[in-house]
Amino acid sequence: MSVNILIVDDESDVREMVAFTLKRQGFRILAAEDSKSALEKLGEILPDLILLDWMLPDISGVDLARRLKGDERYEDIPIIMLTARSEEDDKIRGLDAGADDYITKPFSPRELGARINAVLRRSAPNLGKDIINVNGLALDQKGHRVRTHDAEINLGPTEFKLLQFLMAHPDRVFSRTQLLDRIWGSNVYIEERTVDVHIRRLRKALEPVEYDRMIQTVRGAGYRLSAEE
Amino acid sequence: MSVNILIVDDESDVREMVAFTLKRQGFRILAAEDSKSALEKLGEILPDLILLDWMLPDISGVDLARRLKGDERYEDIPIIMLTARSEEDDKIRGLDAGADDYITKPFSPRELGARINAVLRRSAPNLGKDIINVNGLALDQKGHRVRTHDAEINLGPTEFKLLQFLMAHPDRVFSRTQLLDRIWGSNVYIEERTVDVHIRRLRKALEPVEYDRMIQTVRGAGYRLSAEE
DNA sequence: ATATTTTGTCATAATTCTGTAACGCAGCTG
DNA sequence: CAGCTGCGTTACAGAATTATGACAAAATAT
Repeated sequence: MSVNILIVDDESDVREMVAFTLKRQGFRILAAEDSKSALEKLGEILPDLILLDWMLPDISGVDLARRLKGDERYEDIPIIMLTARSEEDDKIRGLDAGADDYITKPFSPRELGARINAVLRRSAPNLGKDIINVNGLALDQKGHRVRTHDAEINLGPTEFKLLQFLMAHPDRVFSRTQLLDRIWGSNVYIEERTVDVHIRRLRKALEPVEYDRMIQTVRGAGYRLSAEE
Repeated sequence: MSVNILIVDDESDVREMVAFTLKRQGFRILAAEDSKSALEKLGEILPDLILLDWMLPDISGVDLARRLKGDERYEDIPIIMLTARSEEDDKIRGLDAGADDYITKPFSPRELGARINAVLRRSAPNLGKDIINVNGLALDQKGHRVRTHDAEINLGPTEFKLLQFLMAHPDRVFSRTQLLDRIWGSNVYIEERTVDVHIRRLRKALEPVEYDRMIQTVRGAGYRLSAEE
């Protein structure tokens, strides 16, 4: 599965360098030059991770981070702060604002890649696995199969992709828009409520084995697959 | 029966040594001296495994690995990295890039063989065997015969290769494109729907012995041979 | 050279899947 | 409690995808 990363930095040099480096490592890159356009981008596409410059022309990176972490729709997206200075104090404030990690400029491509992978491993532990297992429900990505220990579950293409996505990111809430972007594709125009219907179909398929309770509705925010009961 | 291995290394000594060793162990060897020619080779033939040197003159082995693992066409080919140093850090980066295993130079022929077999066992458990047996259906790769315990099944050449491939990779879904690439050859232009027809012919041939149910359709994804019922 | 198989494509039938709309209930707000 | 918004459900017709049988060309065998 391709990993989307949003880089927010006002210096185009930095943006380009990072984009070049990360593209070569197989990531898909989105870029924004300030907080305002970052928020716009977030409205369209949901990235898997955000690289956020400490200093930005409009809203500071720290404030943006705090704001994102306070928004139910974005709170689960990991953030790595980019900072020019390496003061202890900054680090603390950054992590305080909700950043998951931080890295001081200048940094090497290798270090950046390593940090990103480390953070991703924490936030989407199932992304690369062949078989995702959440609480007894096993999804075989290569075999395109879903089963519990004693029953096989039949899903249509969309329901499979939906469950696959949710299981790859357990315990995270996704809005209908985000699900449409990530599962249907970003340039498709489809009614938001259609997601409800597919959620319904997925739940129905999981009902016989009582796993439908894992698919939870978060009113006003979207849906989530819960790892525990 | 014959397992193809691609060795990518810029030192001809290493290439020759590895080729010699592995040929004697019954593998068929392809060689490339840099990433560019490796990609060219991959355009012609899809090997069953790739041995990749860490350091290459053009694109580094790590980057090539990442690139291959990001390409749907090659992502399933297991990669073993060859590295001169044995630093822990390298190992991590290698596995991070998608390598399935790694081995440090210099290595013994025996160790190389063992690693290759271990990796192949995971990705294609039946590949090397003379007779593949899945759930009572036996396919003799050398004798080009297929039989159940009490009946022999007659297949045309294409159906045989199709069944052979599917039985070598049980419980995995393959898209029509993948099947065309790996059974018909990489640079043949054939209608995708043609695969359906051959699947149909294969099923028909397996019907009398009730083994047609093993060949399953996965809507929107491709076909799969299921090991269990 | 002739008979027999095998192959790739089509056209058509048979299935399965999808996105919407519509209706009703649940939860929150004031 | 009334009103509003969000969500769950169902039904359905149109789309997509797959199954199947027929056929002519190509390849093999006799």
